[in-house]
This record gives sequence, C-alpha cells and structure tokens, in this order.
Amino acid sequence: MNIGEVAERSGLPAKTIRYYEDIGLIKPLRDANGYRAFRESDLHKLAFLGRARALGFPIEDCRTLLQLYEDDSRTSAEVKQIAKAHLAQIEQKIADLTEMRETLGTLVRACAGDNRPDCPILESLSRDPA
Amino acid sequence: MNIGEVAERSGLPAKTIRYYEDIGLIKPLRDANGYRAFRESDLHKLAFLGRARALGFPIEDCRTLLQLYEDDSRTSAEVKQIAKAHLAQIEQKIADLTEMRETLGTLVRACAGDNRPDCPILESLSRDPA
DNA sequence: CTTGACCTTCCAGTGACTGGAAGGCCTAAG
DNA sequence: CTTAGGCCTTCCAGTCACTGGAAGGTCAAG
Repeated sequence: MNIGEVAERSGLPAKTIRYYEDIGLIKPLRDANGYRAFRESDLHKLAFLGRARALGFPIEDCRTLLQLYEDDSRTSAEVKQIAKAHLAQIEQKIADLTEMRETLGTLVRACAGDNRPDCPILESLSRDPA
Repeated sequence: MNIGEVAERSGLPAKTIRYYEDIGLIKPLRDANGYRAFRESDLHKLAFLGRARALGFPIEDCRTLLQLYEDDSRTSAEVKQIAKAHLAQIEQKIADLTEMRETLGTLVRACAGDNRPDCPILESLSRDPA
C-alpha cells in the first residue's frame, strides 16, 4: 500500500502519517523506488492512533497505549491509569471553558450590539477587579 | 515602573510582557539604561489583555478589542460580534470535549484496572468501527 | 569591591501538525 | 518517444502563545 491509500483508509492525512513515521510511531517498509510500503499492521496502527487522537490523548499517551496494546503482558490497570489521567484533563478543560462561557455569555447578553460605543464587554475587560 | 513591578501588578509574567511588546500590543518607553519604562496606561493595557486572554480570546482578538477600547467611535456591535464568535468557539470546544468525556468515561468505567491484560479501552481503540 | 537581584537580547523548544517548494517516479495517451 | 498528470519523496518554515535558558549589562546595599 502506498501512502495515498493508507491515508484514505485510515482517515489520516498523508502529512500526518509521514509525521507519525518521523516520530517513530510507525515503521513502514520501503519499496525499491523509495516509496513507503505499508502493511495491514501499519494501517491498523494508524487507525488505532487516529481513534486515540480523536479521544484527545496526547501523542506520547498514544505511543504508550500502542505499546501496551502490543504487549501481551500488560495489565489493564496501566491502561486505565492513563485513560483516567486524561479524563481528568478533559474534565478540567471543560470546567475552564464552562466558566469562560458563563462569563462571556453574560457579557454578550448584556451588550446592546448597536451603533453606540457603550459596551459592557469592554467595560468588564478594562475594569480594575479590586 | 520596571518590568518586574508591572509583572507583579498585572499578574502577567515578565516574559509575556516582553512578548506582547514584541508583537506590538504595548509600546513602553525606555529609560536611558535600556530598561523598559512602563506608564500606568501600559499597566492598564496589560491588565486588559490579561483579562481578555483569561476569557480565552486569541491574541489577534485581544489586539482588536484593545483598539476598539481606545477608539471612541467604536460601536458595541463590533465588540459584540467578536465576543459572540469567540463564544461560539468555546461552545464548540465544550461540545467536543463533552463527547470525549462521555466516550472515555464509559471506557474507563468498563475497564477493570486490575493485573489482567483484557482491556475495553484498548479493544475500543483497536476495533474496526465498520 | 563584590554580591545578588534586577534588567537586556537572542535563540530554541513546546504540540501536533500543516503548507509549500523542489524534485523523482509511474502510467497512459498522443 | 514524449508529455502530462498524478502520485511520491525530502526539507524547511509557519502555526499559537508563550516559556526556558544562556550570555551579559545595571544597580543598590553591605
């Protein structure tokens, strides 16, 4: 398989696949002409990585998860620990964003949005909170 | 005021303040010795920027908001439009993260987290969704 | 005079790609 | 045989908003 087909079948851009090879996540073979020659196992790994990335795991977590996946002597505790830590990060981000949404939503609702200069949004940004 | 005091009073790291000067958000004066000499107005702008950044506005939005703040002929509609667009981004991010949380939460709860290798998390990442 | 806390600039790195240039390879049509 | 196009290759630079660190200048106190 050439990179175009793998990109199509994995849903990842060719650029991303090359990047994943660069950082050692996959090691496709090479044809005589220098083209990458992907095996089904490479495709499977890329799909795995795509799904892990879609769940927001950072690349280094993805690397570890892939290693665990290929390690028969893994324990589910190792996997769960990574996932739990990542879940906590997600929850923290949601909390931060939710607070931003509330503050900003309040300000947006308070702003007339007309052609006058008075604006609660700018007032809030410029006010001294002390 | 030197940068240390401004950092303290604005809550922004000195590095960040230098960076903001680099990209033209502030233009502090200079003392004879080359040290930056901040006016109260610089401090005020930095505090404004800090609050805008805390609401998640990208730097270019912050630049625009600061310009609008200083422009007496602005309209609140201009400000509101920026804020609304950013709010939509925040809401999109929350939606994405919430979906990740649900999927990942389900997987984490399904995983025994013991010393056996069987793991629903890895199974989910490796399964062909077709 | 020295110490230590400031301040300066400049360079490099972060994370995870993404865009683009310059050039090689392969297939099919004219 | 040539040419066109659509692949593929590598390498470099840019994204975003900082952040760390090195190398060196300045200033106030002891």
